[in-house]
Amino acid sequence: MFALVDAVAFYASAEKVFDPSIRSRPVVVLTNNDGCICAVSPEARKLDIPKFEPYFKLKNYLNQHNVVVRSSNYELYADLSSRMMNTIARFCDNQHIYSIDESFLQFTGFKSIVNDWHQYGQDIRLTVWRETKLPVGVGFGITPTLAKAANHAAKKLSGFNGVAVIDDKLSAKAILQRMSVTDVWGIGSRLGKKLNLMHINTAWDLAQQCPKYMRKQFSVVVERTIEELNGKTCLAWDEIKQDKQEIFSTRSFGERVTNINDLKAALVTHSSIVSRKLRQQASLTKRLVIFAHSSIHEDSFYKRSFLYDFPVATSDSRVIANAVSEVLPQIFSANVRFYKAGIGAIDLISEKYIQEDLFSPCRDNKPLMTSMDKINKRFGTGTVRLASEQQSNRWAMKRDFLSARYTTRWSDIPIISC
DNA sequence: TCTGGGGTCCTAGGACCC
DNA sequence: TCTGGGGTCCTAGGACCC
Repeated sequence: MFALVDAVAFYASAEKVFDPSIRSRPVVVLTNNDGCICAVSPEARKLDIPKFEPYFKLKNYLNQHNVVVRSSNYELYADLSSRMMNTIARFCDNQHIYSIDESFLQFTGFKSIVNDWHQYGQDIRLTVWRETKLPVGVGFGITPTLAKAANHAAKKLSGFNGVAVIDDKLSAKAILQRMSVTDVWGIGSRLGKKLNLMHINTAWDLAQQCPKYMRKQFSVVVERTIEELNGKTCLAWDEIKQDKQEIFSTRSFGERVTNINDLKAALVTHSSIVSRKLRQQASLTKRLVIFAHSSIHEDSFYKRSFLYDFPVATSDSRVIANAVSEVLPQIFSANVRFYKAGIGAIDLISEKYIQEDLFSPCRDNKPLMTSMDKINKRFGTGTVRLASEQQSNRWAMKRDFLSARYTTRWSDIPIISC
């Protein structure tokens, strides 16, 4: 049995934790640079506020309806997320944190202990609420995709009260028939349109299709989804937990960048983020993509992207930063208002299988990088960093509606007065 | 008279998720 | 005044090789 536990409109709910005055009000949270709306509280959803629309287009509407608007407060969300995940972890010995607000649980050997999954789900919900003041939904299913579907039902369909269970064909049918095909994990709006043309409208319709045929028509992803909806596990646990095949760090700038040093500072910062993520999953990269571009909404769209191959695969921040510096002059162009830049590590291998180069000297930098990671983990990201990552506020993101870092800054700790 | 394979790598773009 | 997120994986199609 699998379970998926995730928060209701996580960012919006996180904003409410330390600000009870907005708990019953509609709240939306914006992406980086206050660009788009990325989280919509249930009260705001009732006002038909769509996700991922540009903020400036809805500004008036939000004002009219007295909606609370917040910038993304990642420091707060990351901390609340780890508290929430710790609480959830007590309910299962096998947890996989899938995203900032979602975790999969796999239950093996629980049958003798848990005889009522509905009750167990309610226990999880109540405990998480009591300890973190975050509302979560819990879906149980015999495959990860069915757990996802149950989770959708728990939160969006009437009559479930936050917990849904799919443990046989009957319960699967009851829920899948009430779900649109695009509510299925892995089926988005584009595929949805094509499927509708084939008269596949509900999740249950999709489950009735021949997996092999659908693979030919669409892709292996659709095939696996159909198998999963029928109770056949394709996304094995170790596959869900699998290492990433590529790792990116990209960001659009708070203000357009026109200076080569600002662009460099940004790209080197991205290289540090990517290197750290590589080390976290014990991977090395053989190849890097480095890119920067102007706004796609501008008439003369400028984009440069370069591949960089390393003779020996690496996860060393300095080696990756050097690659960035080397390519930078080819990417930069005067008179371009850069809007976004980033790097990606592609072609990853495990640290275990490093292939060394016969002709280049091998330096073991691991101890240095390990110490750096440890220091930054203990004293905060950026405590030790590369000199070329100089703090340049010019490209930092815009966050006009930022709430306090209630749990990660001494100065922001909430004060309760009687 | 007319015809013509199979593999690998690269890139851009599509599609999905939150 | 002007404004439009970030991350990952998959696939089609082109270029090239023998």
